Formats: sequence, C-alpha cells, structure tokens
Amino acid sequence: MQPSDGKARTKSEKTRLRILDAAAKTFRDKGYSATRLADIAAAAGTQAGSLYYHFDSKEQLLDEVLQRGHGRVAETVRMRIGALGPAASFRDRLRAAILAHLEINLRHDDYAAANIHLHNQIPAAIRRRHIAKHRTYAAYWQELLAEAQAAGEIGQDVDISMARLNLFGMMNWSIEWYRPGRLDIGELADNMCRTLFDGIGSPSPGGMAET
Amino acid sequence: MQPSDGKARTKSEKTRLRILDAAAKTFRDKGYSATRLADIAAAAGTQAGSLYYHFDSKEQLLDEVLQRGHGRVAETVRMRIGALGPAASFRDRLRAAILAHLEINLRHDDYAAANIHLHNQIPAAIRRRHIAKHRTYAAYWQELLAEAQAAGEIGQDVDISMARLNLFGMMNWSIEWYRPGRLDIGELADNMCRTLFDGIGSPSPGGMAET
DNA sequence: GTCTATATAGAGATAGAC
DNA sequence: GTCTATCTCTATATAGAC
Repeated sequence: MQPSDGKARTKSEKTRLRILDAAAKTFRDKGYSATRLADIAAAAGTQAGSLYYHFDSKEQLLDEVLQRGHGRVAETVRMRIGALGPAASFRDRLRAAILAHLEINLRHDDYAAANIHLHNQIPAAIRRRHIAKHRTYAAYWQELLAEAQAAGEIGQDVDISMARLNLFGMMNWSIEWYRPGRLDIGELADNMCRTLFDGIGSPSPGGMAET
Repeated sequence: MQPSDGKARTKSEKTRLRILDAAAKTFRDKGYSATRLADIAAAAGTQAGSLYYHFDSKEQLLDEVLQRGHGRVAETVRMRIGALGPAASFRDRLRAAILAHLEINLRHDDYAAANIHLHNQIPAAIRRRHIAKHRTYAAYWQELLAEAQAAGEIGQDVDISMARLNLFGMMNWSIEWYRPGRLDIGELADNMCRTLFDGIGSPSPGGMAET
C-alpha cells in the first residue's frame, strides 16, 4: 500500500489507479497548470487520449487526487492519536499527530503532498469543497491544541490559532525542502514538537521574557 | 514607494514598471503557468501584444519580478538589523529580521511574495540563479542564528539548520493565510519570535523535557 | 480498453498600421 | 509606444479504428 490504495480488482481499476498515481506525482511536482495530460500519460505508461476512458477531464483528475490525499491524512492522524489511549499527555498526542502528518506528506503520499503544494492553484470550480475540508482539518488541530491548553500543557496566555498556524507552517514548509534519506522523519517530528513547546532559547535567558 | 520603485523618469519607464507591478501581482496570485500575458496586460491597462515592446518574453518578466523581489527582501532585512547597532541582543536582531521579512512579504510587495509563492514553479531556464540567491539569503539567517547560539542566547544542543527551517516555515506559510487588516504584522512577528525562543508550553511542564 | 488521428481552442510571440 | 491582426505551437478533448 505505497501509492494508490492497492486493492484494485479489475484490470480497468488497476489502470485507473496507475493513472491517479501518475497524476498525483506530476501535479505535486509541476503544479496544476504546468502539468500536461501527456505528462501524466507518460508517467502512467499510456497515451493522453486514453486517459479519457477513465476520467472526464483534467480537473476531475485533480479533484480526485486532492480528495484521496486529504482523506488519508485526516484518517491517519485521527487513528494515530486514537491509538495512544486516553491516558496520553497532550504533548504526546501532538507529537503523534505531527509525526503522522509528516510521514504521510513526506514519505508515503503524493496525493497528500499535492493538497499542500497545490493549495493556491486549485481551479475555482472545485476549490470550495477542498477549502471546506482544509477548514475541518484545521479545526481538528485547533481543538487538540485547545484541549492541551485547558489541561495546562500550553500556557494560558498563548493564542491557540496562532500556535496552530505556526505549527502548520513548520510542517507544511517541510515539503518544500525535505528530501528522503538525509534526515529521519521521526527526528524531524520530535524537533518540531520540542521547538513548539519549549522553544530554542537558552534555559537561562539574559534578556526579557515578553510584553 | 508602494509597488515598483517609483523613480520612473520617462513615460516608457513608467509603463514598464506598471507592467512589472501587474506581472508581480498576477504571478503571485495565480502562479506562473496559470497566468496569461493577457491577464498581465489587463492588470496593467494595456494589450498583450504591447508587452513585447518592453519585455522579450513571459519568462523574462518572471525573472525580473523575482530578482527585484529578492533584492528588496534581502536589503531590507540587512538594513533593519544594521540599524539596531552592535549592542542589540540577538533576540532583538531576530525579532527585527522577522518583522522586516514579514512586512515586505505580507504588506508591501508582490515581488517579494512571488519569490515564496512561486518557489517551486520557476522554469528550469532561470531556476539556477534564483536558487543560488535563496541559498545566500538562507545562509544569512543561518549565520544570524549561529551567532545567537555562540552568544548563549540559543541552547547549545539546538540544531541551527532545523531552527532556521522551522522559522522560515512559520514566516513563509503566513503568506498563504495572512490577509491584511485583521492582525497587526508587528504582533505576528512578536508572536513568531516568542514561539521560536520560548515555545508555547506551560512554564511548569508536567512531562519530560527531551531525549 | 487503448491506440492514432484530429477537432478546437487558447497560449505566446510577431508584424505592421498608426 | 501602443494598437489590431495574425502566425504558430501546444494543450485539452473527441472520434473512430482495432
């Protein structure tokens, strides 16, 4: 179950998934407009005209890539947190969520990464639904952070919305620079979690704290 | 001196700058491939064919937008830090740098924001030079952070490269979500600086620290 | 189901009038 | 300098053979 979802039955279904995989990868790498159907076809080992047996349009191809990608990220993050059990600290939950988000986007899945990478290139016709999904996902993290604050693990004066945006920034920017192999994703997740909670300042600072 | 650089002399130069402003804004909003020359022309109040009196190609237009944008960001950040004088703490320098980077990208300048927004859409022909400039800019921040660590303002065990990438993530992701008016950029900069140095965790944490 | 060939539209770029 | 008209190429999408 690396790309697509593997459980293809008929030959037609298999081809369809191969095309989707190729589309996800190509969209992710080149962007929506810069991707030609011929690029997707080549990556899938077929011809541009043949895509139309499986899909109605380039836009529909993108739509399905984005939907699948989003679904997997959201599911995986919820699952991983659920697996921790009710006794886990919120810091541990956050760490697990960050790790899941990063693993999916950086290793597994062009579908997921396309959601972030094409964030601002989605054609108007399908943008509304995808923005709604992103909002739902953001709200999930917002709730997680709010609970952590209520439990006393995050400072009472912290603006939770800003904290979420800063965290998303760290995580989502990593798909711009991360290349597999050099750095372990687990270390990356730990680092982001530690930075978010503890900061990078020296334990005994010389200056002031805040306003 | 809001857009372009204002000091246009001849009518031709003024038009040229108006076209550049339009190109920066359109590229920034729609991306490179999705932008048509007709869009730029419309935004500049002229016709697509007329652009060729001032520029050789769409690619050259992008090239100049990116170069101008990068130049302004780099200059402004260096200037602001220089203005602080040698006695300033590194935390104050970082805060000033963050503020400058955010102000340019979020308020002033489509040229600057295009550099971030089109980061992965730059055509191969001109990519090399721009990547080199981004590396130089990154190295500048890296040095700033390294000096802060040497001065004891950042923990000795902190990975400076990761800290830089996390900070860039927070800052650069903000151009995806920030909309003028709702939130003061100064507050945003303070928040990011505070998050980076101090983290958002409660002063008296219940759990463990690190590995 | 997949191919090749093609219809059709839209893009970047050029030419020449004004 | 800017316009309109147009060349040319490329892209999405369709049609029909196999």
